[in-house]
Amino acid sequence: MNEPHTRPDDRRTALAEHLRPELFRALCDSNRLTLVARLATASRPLTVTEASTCCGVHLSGVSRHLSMLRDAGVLKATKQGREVRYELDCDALAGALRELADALDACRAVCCAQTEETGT
Amino acid sequence: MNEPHTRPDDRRTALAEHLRPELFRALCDSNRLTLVARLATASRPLTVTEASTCCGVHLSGVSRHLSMLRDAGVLKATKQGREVRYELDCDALAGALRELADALDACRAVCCAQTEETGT
DNA sequence: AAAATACTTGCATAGTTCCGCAAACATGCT
DNA sequence: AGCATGTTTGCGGAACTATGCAAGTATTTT
Repeated sequence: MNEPHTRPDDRRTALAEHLRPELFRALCDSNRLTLVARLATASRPLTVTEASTCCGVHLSGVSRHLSMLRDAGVLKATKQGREVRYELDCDALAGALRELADALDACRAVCCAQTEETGT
Repeated sequence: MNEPHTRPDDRRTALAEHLRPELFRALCDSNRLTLVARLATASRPLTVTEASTCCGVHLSGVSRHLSMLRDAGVLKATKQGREVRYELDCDALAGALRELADALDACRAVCCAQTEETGT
């Protein structure tokens, strides 16, 4: 059931795959979080102009925020004519968060199973 | 089974409680993530000096990084004599991540259940 | 008490981020 | 083609962040 042969370095590498800085970078700004919350509770994809009404930031700034969130995999964008509709990529985001939580728990499980680690 | 009476604003407020900027702020720096990975794979709490060996940052910077992660609820600190031992607060971090994932899914579930939302 | 050890904090600096504005770009309409 | 609409991008400035160094605090050792 457990895998006592994984070394600390291996586990750290496995965890590091889930600790993507650009995901947290995208989510570390409160205006971007407001946009995420807005899109999460919208019943359909929103245009940049629509999304921009939820935070007191100039449209150009909102455009930058949204594309940053898209690049981080948080949002999906679809171009329809001259509009761009953004929606939350719920599977990707919730999935990434759960995978990270699982990876953290897995580290603990292994750490508790084995006795000690020699210093780095 | 479902709760069709929750309004978008309410759901957004509920989600916003889990979208804590300071958590993501703490996790958005790659050196801090390296420290988190190091602590996650350690079999016991590490001192500031021990932790500082995993990233090429001056001890004083590591001290600041660790206390920032502690303030965000990612790490737990215990003072033992003149040493401070930091360990990952796995329950808190993994729990926060899963709660956020659940809150995101809950938004989607409600959004899909009801037909449309009037513009903000 | 003095010295050593572990950590924290003040300060200056270099780099980064966020922002609004204006211009550019892309698409649709007449 | 010309104009309107929606979005993106270049630019400069203000604010913020990470960092190393040096000085400071707290605790243990001698």
